[in-house]
Order: sequence, then C-alpha cells, then structure tokens
Amino acid sequence: MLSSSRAGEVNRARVLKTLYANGPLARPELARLTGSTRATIGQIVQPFLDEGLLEEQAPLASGARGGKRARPVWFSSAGWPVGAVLMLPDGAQAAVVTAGGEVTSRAAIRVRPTRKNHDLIAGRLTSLLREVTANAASPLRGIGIAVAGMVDTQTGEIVRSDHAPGLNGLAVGPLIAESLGVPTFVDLQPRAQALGDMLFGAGRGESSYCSLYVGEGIGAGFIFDGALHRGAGGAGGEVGHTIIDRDGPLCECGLTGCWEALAATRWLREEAAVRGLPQPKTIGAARLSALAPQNPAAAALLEDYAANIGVGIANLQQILGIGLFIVHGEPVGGGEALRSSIENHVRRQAFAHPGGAPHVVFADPDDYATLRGAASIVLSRSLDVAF
Amino acid sequence: MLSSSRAGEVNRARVLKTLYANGPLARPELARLTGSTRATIGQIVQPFLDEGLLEEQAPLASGARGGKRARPVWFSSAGWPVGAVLMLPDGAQAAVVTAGGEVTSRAAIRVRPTRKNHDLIAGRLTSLLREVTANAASPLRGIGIAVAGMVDTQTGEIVRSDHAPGLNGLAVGPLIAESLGVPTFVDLQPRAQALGDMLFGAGRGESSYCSLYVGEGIGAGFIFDGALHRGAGGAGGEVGHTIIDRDGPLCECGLTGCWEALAATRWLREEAAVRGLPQPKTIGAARLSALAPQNPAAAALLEDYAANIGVGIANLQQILGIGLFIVHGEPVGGGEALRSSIENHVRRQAFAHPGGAPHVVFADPDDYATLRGAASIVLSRSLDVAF
DNA sequence: GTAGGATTGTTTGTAGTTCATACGAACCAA
DNA sequence: TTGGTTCGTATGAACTACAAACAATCCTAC
Repeated sequence: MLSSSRAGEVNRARVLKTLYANGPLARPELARLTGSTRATIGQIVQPFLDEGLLEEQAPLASGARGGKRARPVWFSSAGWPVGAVLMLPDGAQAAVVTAGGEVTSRAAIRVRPTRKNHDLIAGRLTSLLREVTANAASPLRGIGIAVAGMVDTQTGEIVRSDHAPGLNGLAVGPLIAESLGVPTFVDLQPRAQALGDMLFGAGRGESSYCSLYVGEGIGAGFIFDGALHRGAGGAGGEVGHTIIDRDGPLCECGLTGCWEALAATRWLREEAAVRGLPQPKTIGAARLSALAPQNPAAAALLEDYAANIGVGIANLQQILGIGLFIVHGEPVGGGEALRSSIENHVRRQAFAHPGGAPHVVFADPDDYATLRGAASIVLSRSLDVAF
Repeated sequence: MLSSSRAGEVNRARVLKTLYANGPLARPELARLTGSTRATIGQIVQPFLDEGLLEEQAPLASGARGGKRARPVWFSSAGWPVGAVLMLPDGAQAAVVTAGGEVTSRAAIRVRPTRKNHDLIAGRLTSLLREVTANAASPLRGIGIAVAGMVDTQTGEIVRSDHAPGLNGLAVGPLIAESLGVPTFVDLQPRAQALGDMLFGAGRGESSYCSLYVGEGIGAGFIFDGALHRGAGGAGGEVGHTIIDRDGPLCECGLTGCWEALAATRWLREEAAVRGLPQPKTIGAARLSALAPQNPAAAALLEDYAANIGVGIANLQQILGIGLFIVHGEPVGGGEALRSSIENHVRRQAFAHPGGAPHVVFADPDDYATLRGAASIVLSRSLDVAF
C-alpha cells in the first residue's frame, strides 16, 4: 500500500522527473511545477544535495521587483553513476553514465556471438565493465543493458535476436549481476532509447510519445503518461512485424507485408538496386538525399521510403493517439527534407484529432544517445516508483 | 503532490479496485491482496460501510482449524448510483447503474440527430435522464456518456460520428451537466466498454488487455496496468482506420486497405453478395455460422472474416504486447467456432513472446454490458485517482 | 546611504496516513 | 470446558506534506 514513507519516495521521484523534464530549476519553480510548496521541496532537495546527486548552480538574476536570488539545482557530474551496455551483433559497448547524462568513461569489445561462446561473452563483458568502472567515484547504482532483439525483462534473458542469433538464450542480466554484484536491468534497445529520449532527448517534457528505431529492423518504445509501457512479460514494441500490406513482399520472419519488409534498410537497398541507383548495396538515407536533387530515381525512392515509414507511423498514431514520434536510426541521415516528407505522409493519413496534428522529429545523431538510453533503464527505475 | 490525505484516497481506490477484480472479499483477504494489514483495511472499509457503498455479507465458514468466521464485503445494491447514456445513430438509451453493476432503471428514446436539432436532442436527453433517476435513492455521482464516434474527452463534445453525422459538434457533456447539475463524462463507446469489462466483464482481474468492438466500424479501448489509456486529447483507439492492405479495397474514410474496410459488417455483407449467399444484405456472423456446416461458401467467408479480424488483432498484439483481447459486437454471434478461428489466426501471425500466446475471448452478449460500460466511465474515475 | 518591499530558503507545529502490536470476540476440536 | 486459531478493532509510533512564521538577500526609490 501507499504508506507515508512510500509517498515520500514517490514525491522525491517526481521532483527528479520534473528536473529531467525542465532542466535546472530553483526551489520555487519546482514547487510550482509539482504543485507543492517551497518548504516541501526544500525537504526533498536537501538530502539529494547532501548525498551529492544534486548541486546548486550559480544564483539567477533577481526579478525586476527585487528579492533574494534563486539558486537552481541540477545533477552533479558525480551523482548516481550507472553502467550502460549495448549488445550489438558484432560486439558490445559499455560506459558509465551519471544521472545528469555525462558519459564519464567508455569502451567496447568486438566478439561475434555464437550459441557456444556465451561464457566467453559473459567473461569479456564483465572485464569490460570492470574497466569502465575502475575510476568511478562510487559503486554503480545498477547496469542497464540494451539489446537489439526480444528480451524477457523479468529474467534478464535474450529471447531472440534476429540480427545476432548467437545471442539467443544468453542470460546476460543474471550473469553480469552475479559476477559484479550490481543489479542489472535488461531491455529492448528501442525501449531504452525511448527512456533516453525522456531524460536526455527530444522527449523531455512530453508526457506521451513513441520512440522509433528504423534501421535493419523497426522497433518502438512507448511512453504513456510519463512512464514506459512494456506490455505483458516485456513483449510489445515489435512494430516491425505489423502487417501493412497483405499482398506485399515476403518478410524474413515468414509473414508477408510486414512494415519492416517495406521500410527497413534492406528494402531501401534492394529497391535502389532495382531502380538502378549507384552502389545500391551500401546506400542509405544520407547518400540518397545527396543524390536526390540531380537524380529523379533517387528522389522517387526517397519519397517512397518516406511514404512507407509514414504508413506505419500513421497506424500507430490512429491506434494510440500519440502526438509525437521520435525517429532514430537510418532516416535521420535524410535530414529535414526526409523528416518533413514523413510527417506529411503521416498527417495525410491520420484524421483530424482533438489532440492536434502529429509531429515527427528526428533524434540527434549523437553517438552517446544510445548509451544514455541504456543508462536510462536504470535511472528511470528510480523515477517510476511502483506502489 | 502526494500528501497523506491524497495517499489515503489512492489506497481507498485500490481497495475498491481489488474488490472489482476479485469479487466479495473479507478483510484479511483484502489485506493480503493489497499488501496491507487488517487494521488498515478496517479503517478504509468502515467508512464505506457507514456510507452505504459497501455492506457485509453472511459470514463464511470457518477454516479447518477454527477461528472467527470472516465476513466478506461487497457493493450494496444502493451504493453510488451513476447515470449511463448511450448515444446511438437512431436515438439514445439511459439507465441508472449502481457501483455493484445493478441496472436499477432504464429507458430509451428514438431521435434521428441532424445538425439542426441539437437543442431538441439535449432537451429529450435531459427528460430521459430525469425519468430514469426519478426513483434513485441518492443523487447521481455522475453521468457517463458513451458515443459511437470520436469525442473530445476534455470538452465533452462529439467531434465526428461516422454513422450519425448529425451528432457532429454536439456538446452533449456540458449541455446535460448544466441542465441536471450533475458532472458528465463523455467518452468513446469502445473505451467505455473496456472500462465495463474491467469492472463487470471479462477484464476483471486482468491488468492489461484490449477491448475491441467490431460491427459497422471497428474501435478499441486499451487498459494498460489497470488504467484506461486515452491518448493525447482523447484520441487513440481508432484502430479501424489502420492500414493492413495498401492495395486493398477503398474505405469510406477515403484511404485504401483500412482494417475496417476488410472486417466490418459492410465488408461481410458485400462479400456475401459477391459469393452468392442468401439474403446477403442482412447477414451477420450468427446466420453465417448456422449456414456454414451445409454451405461451403458460407464456411469460407466465415474463415476469411476470422482471418481479417485476426490480422488486425495480431498487429495490435505485436505493437502493444497485450495478451488478452475481448471482442464485442458482430463476431460474438459466431460463437466458439469463430472465436477459436480468430484466435488461431492471431497466434499464427504473432511470434512466441515471453508473455505467452495471446487469448481472444468473446464478451457476453449481455444487453446491459454497454450501459454498464457507460457507467464505468464515472465509476473508474473514483478508482484511478490522479496525483 | 537608507528604508521599504519582494523573493528565497528554512524552521516549527499540525493534520493525515499506514504500520506494528496488543486485545477482545467468535469459532472449532478434543 | 479448555486450548488453539482467526477475525476485527484499538492504541501508539513513524513518517510525510502543508501552513505559517522567520531570517537572509536583493532591488528600487527617496
């Protein structure tokens, strides 16, 4: 039940969430945004300052009518270090990220996973994490592990990874947790990205949105009312295998007309070959966009790519009534032209809703975004207190 | 913020929710299910007993080892009466429903709404509600209004109703609230149904599911973690106009290949005509099922109907990771054969998920289910305390 | 310069809640 | 009749947010 102490936990979490959503804030502003009082905010913030999670910034200028200058609080560069791991088809990346989003150290390994070298992978991951945490000021609060594939968030196991089948069945969560003595949290990469968007990206201050990854596959993470939606047993977000064209091309999964078969990179390259574009095997949204002004075939393919992505997004919009889609991955290289083209396709297909027209934005092509996402799996657990 | 008094409100709501999910429960069982103590449950339950919302049932038999007999509590037949209104293309229904789900009085009117008779409709609705509430023991806690069409849940206006365009723009919520002095809550019919399923139907005890209405149109209500998901501005749930076959038939909405164009009653009847079935203009799942054993064309159409419904459900399952789909409307007439056929199609298309295979169930073809759904719009507001 | 008003951040007392513990009441079996 | 068991309630402790008051800081006006 919701006891007094638990209520305190919830409110502390809400204060941190408000900071993430709005950036550095002084106590009166925090009180206003959380619907509380300066006194209560002071009681909540003080322990965080003592603990070293937050720190006071330089005082703001006074208002026109005078008064004591307010001192905004923000995450200190040493507060709450957490581990971040990305499991990729050809290896893994690891980093230490603080609550404020600073990546304090980082390293990577290259191992091609097979069904038989799981012990090797676990061992090399462990030493990788020891390496990046060597200089950490305090013990890690947890390790977030983002996997490109289906995972069981309860057990921490990798269920199925299409692009790295050697990872299937790897209990990466428990293995690392045991060898390092730090709690681990495993989740899908698009969901980690959604959480990263919430704390450090384009989702800041948005209560509901969809974070989409479009690349070799298509995956989604959903934030509803400020909290991640995982679905039963951590399923959900497998938007790539929703059927949008029953008579469409065959998908690798065996079904026909999956969104992924019409909008993933593989489709883009195969179409580029069919349409006679140069170097189709390595082409992507970036090169296609560069070609488009001179090459009508490239422009047409880009338009079809936008349309295909748009169909799936519009479907999600109709179903969920979401007003914001944050796109990561391949399309980001296409720049503003591709973004607005996708957005137009979505708006053409989605009717007028009371919530207003949907927005499609591209994520920053920041190298750290995905690592921050993995770290956010851990951080968000302190922000969504179950009760 | 979450003050002590608000925490109490949340916990009281949780106790009621636990009762809805499990049926009559004694205090020790309530304590166990809510993770609380007998003492706290007693403090919460007592005021509800005094108020008349709950009442104690006959004592249960003692356990094998003796002990005082427990007295389960349940909603009294007079507790918390709420109004329920259904806005239909050819009129409206109204009823008074208690917190326990009893329909204590009921009446209906037939008016074909046009853009010009909104005042007339509001007036007749008001007198209809006065009629059904004449014998109510206590004033209504609120009036829930379920509309077959898109509504703005903030303003209480009907935005767009495909099957009754005369309702467009009718501010049914504010009009009734003003004339009766009772708060009104307007929502989509499928969403009301989802709430009805949560409190009184197949959704009892389920934390996440999708309640689907398949008839002239297709709509959905989503329950995530025990709470209704509305989407931005009350949009969302317009699953009928998701595209599942880009080269498919033209939909009334102007797009091609909408789910609705392939699985709504209109498709069923047009296909029945094409395939030469008898009396195609009035055929439905019930008659089709009766025909199927002797008539191969009917059996084939039924199978296609199941497949078409299944595609859309499987898409929803992939996106949201939902394990339970409660189907209302036309398909219910098809009985167990149709249900299992739909379920099989869904399972064939959805991969193995950690959450287990999805289930498709048919709602009880109960005449009161929809009215209880409308009432649940009001009741659920006391169960999902915002803080 | 200095007084007055305004704003920030803290201190203190109060109200509301859950929880642990203890107690009487009710029930069964021997 | 007695002992063990379970139910429901009463009491005190712990915790929290809130209201009100207070000290510190800052600006403007005279």
